[in-house]
Amino acid sequence: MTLPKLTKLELQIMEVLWDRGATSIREIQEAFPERSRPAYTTIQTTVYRMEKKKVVRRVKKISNAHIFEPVVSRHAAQRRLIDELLSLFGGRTQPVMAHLIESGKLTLDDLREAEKTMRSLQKKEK
Amino acid sequence: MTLPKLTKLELQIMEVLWDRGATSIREIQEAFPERSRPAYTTIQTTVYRMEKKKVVRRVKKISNAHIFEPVVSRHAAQRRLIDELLSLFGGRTQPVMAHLIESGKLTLDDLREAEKTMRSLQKKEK
DNA sequence: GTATATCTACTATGTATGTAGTAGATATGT
DNA sequence: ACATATCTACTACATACATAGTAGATATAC
Repeated sequence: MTLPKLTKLELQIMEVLWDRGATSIREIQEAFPERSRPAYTTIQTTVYRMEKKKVVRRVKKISNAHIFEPVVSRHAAQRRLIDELLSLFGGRTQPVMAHLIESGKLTLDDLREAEKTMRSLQKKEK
Repeated sequence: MTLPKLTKLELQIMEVLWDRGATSIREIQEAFPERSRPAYTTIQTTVYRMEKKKVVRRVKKISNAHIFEPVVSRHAAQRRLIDELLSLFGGRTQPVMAHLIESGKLTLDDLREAEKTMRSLQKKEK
């Protein structure tokens, strides 16, 4: 697989890595809100698994701690999420749009913005 | 939880139930494309688990076979998927839209349609 | 250089899921 | 009624994941 599936926790860890670049386990752990902060070794175990999946890698060592960085870009990972969702909807965007609207999160401005994006993209593709 | 999370296989089973209404295990199983059709007992086990989660229920018995029907609507389940996705994007629709466009699945017509839907919805909400 | 803190590497455990087999109950065909 | 087909209920097992503890290595403070 080009891009292995990422779980919720793995995505949260990736967010920290994407935001800060090369990071230690400790820093990742402390980036979690105190209320819902997993144990140090929980993060450690998960990062190790992500390493095996090749979505992160060790880049160096500072003192006795390994420093990790993302191998997969945020863009690629998000794209994967969207493709996953679309496949659940049979590849049809229409129902997705309908639900987005219904959720109240999608505004008219978002639509205008989307239209603009689409037009500029179409030009490039010519 | 109001609506438990549904896995890929569970969603595929729900699709059959949503399309056909009350259905037997056998019928669900045979609705899967031959190429990727799980064993009868695989479907059975999964439906039993869905029963425990209360997303399906037994409605009657035909001959010696139980007949199941969905408890959760397609609409509610799809809405759940969207909410789940949005939460992964921090509730922001903009990046979702960007990826939809990039995927090439979202057309200008979809956007126009979305706009229309949104307008009629806004009127109703007044 | 010894105590203390931190980190790594490994192990363990519980739950969810996909997978499917088996024994016994139930129906059907003739 | 008897053979055959089908279904149920139960059991089993591997994998993935979230969770975290422990022993021993490595650094830091003084």
